[in-house]
Amino acid sequence: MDLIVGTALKILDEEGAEALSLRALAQRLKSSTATLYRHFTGRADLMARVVDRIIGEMELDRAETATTSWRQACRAAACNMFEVLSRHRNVAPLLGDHIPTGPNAAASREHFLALLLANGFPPDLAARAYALLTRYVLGFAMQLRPDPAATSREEAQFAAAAHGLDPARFPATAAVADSLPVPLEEEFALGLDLLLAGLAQLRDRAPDA
Amino acid sequence: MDLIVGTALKILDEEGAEALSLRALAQRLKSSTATLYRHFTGRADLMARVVDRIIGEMELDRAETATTSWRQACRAAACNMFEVLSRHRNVAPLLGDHIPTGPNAAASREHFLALLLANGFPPDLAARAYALLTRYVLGFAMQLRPDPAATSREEAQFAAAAHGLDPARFPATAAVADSLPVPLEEEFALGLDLLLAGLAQLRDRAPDA
DNA sequence: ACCTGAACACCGTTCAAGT
DNA sequence: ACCTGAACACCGTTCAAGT
Repeated sequence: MDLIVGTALKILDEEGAEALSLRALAQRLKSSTATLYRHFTGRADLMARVVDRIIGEMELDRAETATTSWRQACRAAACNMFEVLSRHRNVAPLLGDHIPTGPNAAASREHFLALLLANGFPPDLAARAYALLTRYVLGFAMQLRPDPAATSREEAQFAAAAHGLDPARFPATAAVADSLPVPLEEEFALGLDLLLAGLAQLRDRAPDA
Repeated sequence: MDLIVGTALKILDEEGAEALSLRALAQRLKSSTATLYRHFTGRADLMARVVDRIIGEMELDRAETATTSWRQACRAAACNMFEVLSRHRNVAPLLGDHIPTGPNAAASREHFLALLLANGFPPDLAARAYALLTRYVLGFAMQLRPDPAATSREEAQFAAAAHGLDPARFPATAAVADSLPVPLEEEFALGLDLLLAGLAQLRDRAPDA
């Protein structure tokens, strides 16, 4: 039932990953845990459906795909993936549990691969570029902390600790303390641009055209 | 106690993340759960110490650091990080829970930053390069499945599913089905090389020298 | 002073019993 | 046929009671 998946996602977003127990879910639905098992084989099955639901939130058909370069389209798609995962940061870690196999995952993959193939990537390089970019996005998204407020607090603590280090024992860290810690969202964009530039060169060197 | 952390790591490696309960740990140590709380404030504290333990396994002082280019040294360091996390793949996800603050984490960071600073990276770019590379490695390592055997099975199923897709509905996926799924370990190396090439260019364009 | 059995408030999952 | 309370075998954490 879509209502169950939606309610599970709401609990995940509003109260965090540890708040989503089958008991809490049943309670919100005014049902019982045993009844939930009539719709899903177990917790893992439910989680896989939540994952496909948020993959469905990713926008594939931005106008840019047709009107801009493949690089800008890839960049936009990757950033959009990252944004959706940021909105559901408690769900992102679940993406790593299994290769997504739901209908939305299949549609997303098809769209991305079609974009690459239409822009001169040979099949093998298209598959590798797709895998690299999606794994890059997911890897960064998984490192987003659940709670933005707690993140700021931890970053502030870390920055203070970096400045308080003994410069004799940690000269290099002390020298760059003003730049630590580097915000994850910024870093994501930098690495993405470097990867896209590298993939562009690989494509230009490839046999096809 | 180091013995407790070592035993926890052994359970993690041998039996998986879900097998590590404080009860199981106490049993292996022939103690009780309540006694464990005399050494750690709680589960989170224990996990943070396990994390710093495996950071300590990473080799920082390979001979290459002195004799080869910074790019090869960075590449070796990143690959070594990835290898250590692969050996302890049930621990890798824990690295994302908090910014590592243990002594081994501090030593590793210092070493990496010193390498970059010694090779002409301005402080701000050194911090960003360090953050990017460590996040890249951890992001990929977090996507390693716990059980290699289960991974192979899932990959085989996925490959079969990709070949069985309707080519009319999924033409692009069908066209690259022979190349799916791309092994994560291979993909890691490709992306790493692209990032290092990009960072080299950024450094050469930077004001310092 | 140090340790621990037992309790507390949870979990995912199952099933006999009710409607 | 469909649903569910209650049970089962677990968790992390705490604390009174023992040595």
